[in-house]
Amino acid sequence: MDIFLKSVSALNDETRVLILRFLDEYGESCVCDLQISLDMIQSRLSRHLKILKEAGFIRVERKGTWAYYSIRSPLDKFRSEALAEIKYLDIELPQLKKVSDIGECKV
Amino acid sequence: MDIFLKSVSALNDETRVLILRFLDEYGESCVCDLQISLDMIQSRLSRHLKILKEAGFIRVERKGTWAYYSIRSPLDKFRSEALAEIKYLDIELPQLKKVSDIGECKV
DNA sequence: CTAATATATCAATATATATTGATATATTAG
DNA sequence: CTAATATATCAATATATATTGATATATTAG
Repeated sequence: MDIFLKSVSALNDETRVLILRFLDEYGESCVCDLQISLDMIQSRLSRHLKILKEAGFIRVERKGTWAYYSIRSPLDKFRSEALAEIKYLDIELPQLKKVSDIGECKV
Repeated sequence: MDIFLKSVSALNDETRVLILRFLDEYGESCVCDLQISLDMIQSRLSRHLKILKEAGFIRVERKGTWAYYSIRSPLDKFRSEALAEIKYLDIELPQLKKVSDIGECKV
């Protein structure tokens, strides 16, 4: 599959759109914070993060046990336009809950 | 479904990407020409055209029995960026075959 | 009006994708 | 090293979408 169709198919899911919006709003987040904030079970979240990463929307940086995801920068025109569209959407954006702050996750 | 997800899901199909590329390259075309040129059975083509229309990518103008489809203009930034990406794709674009010219179709 | 042609829609089926729960892997603390 | 935690992957199943062939609708020619 070419990268364009890969990007499009990555965008074609409400869950992934929500993840992008969340990362765009709150910036770099570790998986366990995303899990809590977005109320997703770990395997589901992990799968969507992988799809978004492979489509070039996000990047991951490992710090010890934790994986921190964030919007890749810079984005090409198509992807940044997509992100701009997502900002306009009337999405119910959950609050950021930081369990990583207190140094534990236990999910 | 909101219009953004609708646009994205419309783009998320190789057949529809091909149709967009074709219309972008050759301009307004009637359904029977698309059928011949793209080698698609009528119901399949019709369904994809409808999806692209409802997603805001193309418009249709009826002239007698025939329906002429073309890229909608102007397109917003996201859609025109998508179209630009599609131009870069290494798609095998079929030749334009005009059966409508000789005033018949018989498909 | 009827016949012919162009296009749209429907219903059944095939195919692709998402979700879940279970398991595997990686890192850190001790 | 082992135990605990974080994250990734797998396999089964559920859900969404695409394709096909059949049928419905619309327009034109006569």
